[in-house]
Amino acid sequence: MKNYITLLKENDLKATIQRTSILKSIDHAGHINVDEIYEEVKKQYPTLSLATIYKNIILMQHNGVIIEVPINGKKSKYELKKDEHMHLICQKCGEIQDQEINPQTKETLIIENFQLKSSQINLYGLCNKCQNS
Amino acid sequence: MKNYITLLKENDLKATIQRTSILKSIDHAGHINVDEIYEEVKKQYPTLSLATIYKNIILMQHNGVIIEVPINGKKSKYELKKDEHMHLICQKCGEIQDQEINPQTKETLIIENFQLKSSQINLYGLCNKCQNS
DNA sequence: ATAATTGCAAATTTTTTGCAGGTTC
DNA sequence: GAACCTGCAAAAAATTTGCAATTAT
Repeated sequence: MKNYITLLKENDLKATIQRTSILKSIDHAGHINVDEIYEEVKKQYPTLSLATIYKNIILMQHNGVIIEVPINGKKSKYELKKDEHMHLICQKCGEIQDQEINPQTKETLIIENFQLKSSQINLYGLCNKCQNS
Repeated sequence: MKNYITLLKENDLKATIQRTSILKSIDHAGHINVDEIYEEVKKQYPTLSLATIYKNIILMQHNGVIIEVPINGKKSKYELKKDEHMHLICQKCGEIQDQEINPQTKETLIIENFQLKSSQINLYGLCNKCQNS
């Protein structure tokens, strides 16, 4: 639990129990949307309100603690901020895997006349399991 | 206008005036969200309803006529389906540019144990104009 | 002629807001 | 103790639904 407190403080946010719980559920799930966070966190803190989640999702995104992962046709999911990576999204089971971005790939994404700040790469397809079933 | 009718029929959709108008506004804007489509199309067909746009956005996506472009922190935009490409999204002015995906980039995105169906690459940063102002 | 589509109004779902009371540093 | 957070309830925004009338093929 110490890590979440530190993480929040490092990013200029007060460490409330609600925030650490939200981070814990995001960390645990890997990628999770607002409703799912609500369901998770309510188990331990039944008084937590959805409004608090919305407010904090926005704040924590703003302060660089978490990152939005938009999913085609569904609600965005959120993940803890970590080293740059891309997502393999299974169109059958919905699983999202993190995958390192090849250094070669990065090089090829350098474009003239565009000052790149961050990249968002989602690959849609079939995960290993779903290919064989 | 002929093109939109053909485009719809080729994809097993009846060519209604509402649909061709929606496609026209998407085509004209390049990338546009639901509200913006509504504002645009209403100028010519004031009786068009938002519900019709929602219904058709889903259908046309499903039938491969248009594609969703999720934008961090904003409502998704839509574009006509065209050759695979990526998006350069300006964090200052909001402009979205299409950009060809380097063949090299594509190669580097081939991952073991994942059957790739489609890729979604968004690069966030500053466009040429906004760098110099 | 048939099946599909539209527009409306209402329902539902999702997200935001204001504020009194409570908490963190 | 000052500034910030939370939960609630209510408001606002976004999306979906059912159905009678209309339209495309």
